[in-house]
Amino acid sequence: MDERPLSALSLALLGLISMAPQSGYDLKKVFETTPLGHFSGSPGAIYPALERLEKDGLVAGTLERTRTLRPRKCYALTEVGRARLLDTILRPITREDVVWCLDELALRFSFLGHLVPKERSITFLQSYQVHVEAYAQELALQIRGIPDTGVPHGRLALELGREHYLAAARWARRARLALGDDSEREP
Amino acid sequence: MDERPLSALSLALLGLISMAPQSGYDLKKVFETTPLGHFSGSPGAIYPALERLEKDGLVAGTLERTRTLRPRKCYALTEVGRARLLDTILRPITREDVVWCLDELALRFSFLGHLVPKERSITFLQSYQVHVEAYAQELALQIRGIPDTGVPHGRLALELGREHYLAAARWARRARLALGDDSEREP
DNA sequence: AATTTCATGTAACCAGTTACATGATTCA
DNA sequence: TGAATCATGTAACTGGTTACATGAAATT
Repeated sequence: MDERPLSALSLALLGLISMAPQSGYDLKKVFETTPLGHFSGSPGAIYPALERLEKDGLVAGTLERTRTLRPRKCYALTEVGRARLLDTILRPITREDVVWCLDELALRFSFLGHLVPKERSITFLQSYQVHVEAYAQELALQIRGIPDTGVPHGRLALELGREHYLAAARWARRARLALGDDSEREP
Repeated sequence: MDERPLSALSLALLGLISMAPQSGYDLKKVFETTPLGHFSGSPGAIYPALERLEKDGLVAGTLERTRTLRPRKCYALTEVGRARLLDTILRPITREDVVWCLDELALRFSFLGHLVPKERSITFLQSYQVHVEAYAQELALQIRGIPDTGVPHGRLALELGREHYLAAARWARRARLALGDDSEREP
């Protein structure tokens, strides 16, 4: 019902659940042992987030081991949840995504694989590459505009940002090839 | 008095004020027009943050244009503030910094220039490079450990992360050279 | 005269954080 | 027997978010 946007953590939870139904504890372990933990995995974040997802109908929890004191609650994706997940992941990439939530784009990509056919992943990467290159260009202009005082640190920091985006663009090209994209190898 | 750690926003504010005393509005404009805005700059964040900094004695605000309805409050760094800023920026780089707050490290670097002599910036970059390379190596091991299912997206996402850190390492080497570091050009 | 800019802030909200609590089960 | 692990959660707090409000001064 509620159309509040998914936080990065909620998106990660939803994506993981879409791969296999699991409990909060299972999810917590994933966050603790993989770089997905970048989107944080304290119990005080995960359990409330799961409750929100359930309240919004994106996820359905079924109790196992009832009648014990510590039953396990296994969450599975609902149809609404799957639709919402796809919608969030496949939503057109914007400049804002690239500037503010680059890592969320990586998160979105990593769940694409088992949700949509390969061609769709490739178009995602194409769009990703275009936007990332465009922003690198923006940064290049900003860098050029900095006057040359004796202290280069500010400019250097900006250059680090630019390198970051350039690396992302190179990665996107390679990832496209890895997925079998054979359109124009030298764009 | 209070030794709560500085948030990224507070650090950015403190750093900017260390470059020149300025008002909340001035600071807001900087966030709006430069990539520093990455650390967010809504008035609802800046003004309370400035109040906290003042309450903690890191910054001192002096009212200008009193007797008008909208006086301007110009913040300057105190001695305590300068000490705290240096302490925060020069604190040894840890693996946690690299994993969780890589962009804060860039922020710290960008303020180094006008606070410490060049040699200190170079040792900062050396440490940065070492830690960043180490984590890239960690990621490489994780990547190697992923079994080859038919869906390469997860592995590719990890590789993006690794590329990110490798780019940071390359940048650090170049930045060192730009600052005149002539120790071992091929580490 | 109307709009933009200067300049500061508040209020309601939200999603995180740390730290703690509970207690069964499995393993050394 | 004692420790680690399974498994779920709560409570107090924090630092952000958006959106709104105010009103003078400068610009068009």
